[in-house]
Parts: sequence; structure tokens; C-alpha cells
Amino acid sequence: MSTTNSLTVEELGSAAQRDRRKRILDATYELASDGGFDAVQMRAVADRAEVALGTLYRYFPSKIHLLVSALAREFDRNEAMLKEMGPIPGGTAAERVIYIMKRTTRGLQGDPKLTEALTRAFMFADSSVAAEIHTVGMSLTTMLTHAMHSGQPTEHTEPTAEDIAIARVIGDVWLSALMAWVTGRSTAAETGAHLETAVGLLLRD
Amino acid sequence: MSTTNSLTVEELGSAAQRDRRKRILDATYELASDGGFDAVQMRAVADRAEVALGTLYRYFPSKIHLLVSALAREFDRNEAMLKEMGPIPGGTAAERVIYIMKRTTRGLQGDPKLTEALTRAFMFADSSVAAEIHTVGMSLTTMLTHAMHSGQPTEHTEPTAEDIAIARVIGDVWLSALMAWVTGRSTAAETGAHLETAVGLLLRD
DNA sequence: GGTCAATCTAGAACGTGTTCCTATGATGGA
DNA sequence: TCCATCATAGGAACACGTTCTAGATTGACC
Repeated sequence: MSTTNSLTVEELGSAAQRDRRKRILDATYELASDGGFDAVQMRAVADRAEVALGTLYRYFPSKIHLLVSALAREFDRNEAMLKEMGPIPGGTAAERVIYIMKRTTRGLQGDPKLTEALTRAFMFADSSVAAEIHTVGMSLTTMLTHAMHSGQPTEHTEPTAEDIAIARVIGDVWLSALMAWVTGRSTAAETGAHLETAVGLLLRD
Repeated sequence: MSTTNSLTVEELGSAAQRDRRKRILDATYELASDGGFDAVQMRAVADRAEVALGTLYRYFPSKIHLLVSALAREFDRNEAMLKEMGPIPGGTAAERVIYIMKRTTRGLQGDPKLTEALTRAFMFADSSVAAEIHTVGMSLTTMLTHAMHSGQPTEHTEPTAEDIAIARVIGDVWLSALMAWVTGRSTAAETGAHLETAVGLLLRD
């Protein structure tokens, strides 16, 4: 269980295992991006990743785990990108938060099928996926509190309890709005407007 | 398509059809209450309701429709109960809203499996269930705006756009919190606390 | 009562997530 | 080098949502 590697933080395991894991997540990503939740069929993922079905299940114990893990990877990448971006534009916390949300939302809406697949999985997850879900939640909260203080004197202080509470509420609204959009119950414009209203209500400086 | 009936507003159809519909929803309710989402198996529902599988699908085109319809019926009943209850206790809008939310949440948490089944279905619904979802959403929004104004001079005026926006945000938070609770990712206490915080942030009179 | 259309029953059949089994490698220790 | 262990491939098998088919039943209208 350890030969010449342990380079990345990603996951433990041999290079071959890390490679399989990556191939599986890539295949998931492609299928989801192509045809959404329904197109991510376990046999299809296994085929495309060139692993056996049993191996796929050994790496990810369910379709939901698989998709939520893919989502977590996306969030990680998104977070890394944001870090490189420097200070977030906007004169008030509300403006900066809205900027970030719109940016992220636009990214998601640019790949609707993928977003549908990931959001669905997120919503359907049970406690066995709690760890992955928590990762995503923390990622989102961090992103939001960061936006609130970005470029401010308070930038490098810990977010207050109220900051975190507000971030969580915004996260909830965002998830609901995304859900409504993904399921075709509201348009992209409505989603954006609702989000903006919510941020306005919560962050009246 | 009309002999001696058309008594209730419930649904169109003969008495036998209304009866079947009720038996199906009752069976759904019982199975959900017993074993949650997974226990609501279409064959089991059909058996318990004493209808054929094909008939079940004729009444409800999918498991999700079935569960969301059951949820809508519960919300109707809840709304009727609230109407009979008279003015909602609490000196501020926030207090009244929290009162209502806690009351409803407590009701749901008293039957965790049922709540799990209904919430899951709600989250998994796509646009083909939009109508039912919209019903539930309106029901919730109405309940909340009503609570905000209950016993106030403004009681019988239309809720403002801001009222509705706030109600929607609270609804979003509630759904997320319920989701987290249902999937075992947070406790009942945490759910309540988060909700209370959110209401406090949104309704600082 | 007789007829027709709609509805219902019973159950087979199909698709996809999940589990399980066996044979075949890969790996690491003696 | 040889052995013990464990991961993988390949694919059958199973569970449950959904669809489909064939025949019985019902109810409206003559």
C-alpha cells in the first residue's frame, strides 16, 4: 500500500489507482456534460474509463458518490481559480458576493447538463455521502465569506459568526435556485434575480 | 364522465376513481411513514391500495409524482389546520414566523421516515412535476406571509414584494435545512437553530 | 338486455443501479 | 524465486421503476 508515490494530496493509493480514479471522474464528467444525470450510467462510465464495473464500485460505492465526488473536484478547481484572481470587484459586500455568485452560476449554466447531473446528485445524497457534501458546503461558505471581505481591511481576519450564518443562508438560496433552474422550473434570469434579491436582503450594509 | 357526484374539489372523476386515488395516496403515506423513500415501492403501493400496477401508473405517472402529490395533500391539510387556529402567537413578525416554522418542522420531525420520503421526492422532481411543486411552494409562501402579518393591522392587505421575497428565502433555507436533517447530515436542533438564525437575519423589524 | 369504449387486473418484460462470482493478473514478503 | 494476498476484468444475477400486452369488468347509452 505504498511504493514510490504519495505525491498529491488527492487520494492515497498507487499511481495506477490515482490514474484509474482520474479516468473514472473524467468519464463521469464527460457523460454528465453530454447527457446529464440519466446519461451517467454506471456501465457507460466503466466502459469509457476502461475499468470493470466492479472496479468502478470499488472506487465509488454508488452513482451518487461518484457524481458528488465529481462535483467536489469541480469546486476545488473553482476555488483554486478564484484564489489566483486577486481581489474581487465590488464596493460593498453585497456587490462582491453577487459578483462571485453570478460568475459561478454563469459557469454552471454554461454546461447545463453537467450542472443538472451534479445538482441532482447533490440533492439526492444521503448520510453516506455526508463527508463529500460537507466538503462542498465548506467550499461554498468559504468562497462567500471571502467575497464579503475581499479587498477590505478585514480581509485577513476570521469571518464572524454572522458572516458564516449569512453565507450559509445564501448558499441555501443558491442551491434552491439552482435546483429550480436545473429542473426547468425557473429560468436563468429568474434564478439570478432571486439570488440578487436574497443577497440584498441579507447584506444591507 | 359525470353521474351523481362532483362533490369535492379534490379531483374530477367518478366516486370509484376518487376512492382509488385516495387509497393510493393513503397506501403511499403508510409505506412512506413506515420505511421512507425506499419503502415506497410501486408494486407495494399498488398491492396495498388494491389496484393493479398499471392503474397506479395511470393515476400517477411516476413515483415522484406520487410522493409529491402526497406531500401536496399534507400541505393542504396543514394549511387548513392553521386557518382554524386563529391568530399566530408572537409579538414580532420574526417570532410569528419562527413559531410557525417550528410547529411545522416539529410535525415533520415527528414522522421522520415520511418526511424523508416526501423531501427526497420534492428534491428529485423535474419539470414534469412543476405544477405540484408550485402548489407546495405557494402554500409555503402563503403560510409565511400570513404569519408575518397575523394579528397586525396589515393582516388583510396584500403582502408586499419584499414580504414575498423574504418568504421565499425562508422557504429555501427551510428546504435546505430539512434536506440536511432528512439525510442525516444535521440534527433536529441544528436545523431549528439555523432556521431561527436565518429568520432573525431576514426579519430584523 | 346489448353494445361499445373506457378502465381495470394480472403479470410479463425491459432498463439501469447494484451485488456477486470466478478467473486472471499484480504486489510484496519469505 | 515462490507464495499469499489483494485488485481487476468480465459478466451473470438481482431489485425496482417503468412499460407493455391480453383479457376481464364497468358504465353509459340505445
